Amino acid sequence: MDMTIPVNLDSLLKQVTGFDEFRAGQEEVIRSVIRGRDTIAVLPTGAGKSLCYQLPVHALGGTVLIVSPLLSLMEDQVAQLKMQGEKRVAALNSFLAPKERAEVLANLGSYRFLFTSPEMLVQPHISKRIKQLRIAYIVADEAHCISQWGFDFRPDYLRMRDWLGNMEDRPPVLALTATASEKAIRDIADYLLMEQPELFIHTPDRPNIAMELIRLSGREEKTEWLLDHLSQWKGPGIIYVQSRKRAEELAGLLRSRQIVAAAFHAGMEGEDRILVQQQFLNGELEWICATNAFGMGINKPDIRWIVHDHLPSSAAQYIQEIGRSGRDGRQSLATLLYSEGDADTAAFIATDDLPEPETVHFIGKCVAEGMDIREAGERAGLSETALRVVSYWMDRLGTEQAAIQMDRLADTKREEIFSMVRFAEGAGCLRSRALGLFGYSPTVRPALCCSECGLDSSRILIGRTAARNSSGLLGWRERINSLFVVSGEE
DNA sequence: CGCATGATGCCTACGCATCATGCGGTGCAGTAGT
Repeated sequence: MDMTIPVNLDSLLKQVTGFDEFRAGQEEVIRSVIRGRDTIAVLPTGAGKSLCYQLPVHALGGTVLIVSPLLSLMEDQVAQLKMQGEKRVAALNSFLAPKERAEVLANLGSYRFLFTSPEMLVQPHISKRIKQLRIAYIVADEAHCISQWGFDFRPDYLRMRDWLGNMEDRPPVLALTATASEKAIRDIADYLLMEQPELFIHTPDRPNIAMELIRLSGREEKTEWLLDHLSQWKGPGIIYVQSRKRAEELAGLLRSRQIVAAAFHAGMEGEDRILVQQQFLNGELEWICATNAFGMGINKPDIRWIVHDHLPSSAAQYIQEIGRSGRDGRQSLATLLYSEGDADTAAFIATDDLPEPETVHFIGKCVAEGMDIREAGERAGLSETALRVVSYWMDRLGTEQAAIQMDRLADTKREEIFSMVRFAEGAGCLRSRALGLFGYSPTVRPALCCSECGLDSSRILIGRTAARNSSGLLGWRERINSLFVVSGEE
């Protein structure tokens, strides 16, 4: 296509996808990318984010490099593109057998879409090969991961900054996410080395999600509340919990009440995770009891209810999780079960794996004496993750500053949790205060707003009795499903 | 840190109090060993 002629996006859209019209928010993002601008697009999941990175390359030529946080997400997107008839697509990651990987590397230049992880990307031998490509633009998919994971969990997200900085002719970068917190936007622009990015940010307000805060005394009362309310009212929904064990416990209790539920957490086998996710998407599973491992890339339009059994570790996390309900625009509910002391557990888990400043000094000393950093990390009793994080900050800032940085990161985490405590313990409209944590205000005041505004959630929820037959028992289909879910086999 | 669970002490049977121990999220990559 001749680049001097303004691109006719409508005909391009028709030609590539067969669609006649863009969905709201897509076209402006696509135009910005084609103009060569660094672009940050905050669009709700389900708004068609993938088209935003898929279309411009057809006008520009070359390869799109898509950096994605999860292997499962890459696989999904590769499959989706292939289904659309795109042959020039590949994912470069550890999921590949050595043979397949060699093949992808040998044919790098032939792909129109190349997916990879930040960890793979920054490896020198891979990086060298990728930088030889004619890259039309780089996409950071689920870009809030930079902010959410980069600092203390997956530092290779932050290494992308230097990776981009070392490029001779850096292509434009497109960041896609559904999280609009100021910190996330700032981190994205900073670590993706963006120059005066075009921002397309949609409000995180979701008027069709009513909000509810229930104050309870502790774990036991929460369990009672859940069993009581979930036997009365229907999902489908997600219960977010603090630990893997709690996820299993609640799923078991619900199943014992003939409610079709399953756990989901990172301790499960990959196959089981896929099965549970698939059953939930297919409507064969009413409740998922999950740690924060569940959600990214899940696009189920009819999730009606999100319950938090624990205190989310940040406002961004909370908004993201409740935002998974009601994508179809229909009335949904988000319930936060809060008890005093939740914050202590949350703070412990969030900061537990971060090394103490003294540990950083110890490692610095060992390394200065010629010890291998892995050995030093082991002696200090650090987890692999913690060592990776420390080593990133030591490389970047030196031992002294890295030690200070550990304290700073822990403080940031505690502050984020404390903002959630203020949210849970404060008074006044929940919607206004939740959005306020992001610097937004409600767009409208919905009739069914929140428990502080007099919400009666029984006006939203659908009674379970409707799903029962005349004898008051569950239908045969639900009973059979509940048996299969327990065994986890198909 | 805070909670749940298990072990111990009591003193001779039972159940309660006290103490000790364990446990607690998110994923990539690459390697070892089945």
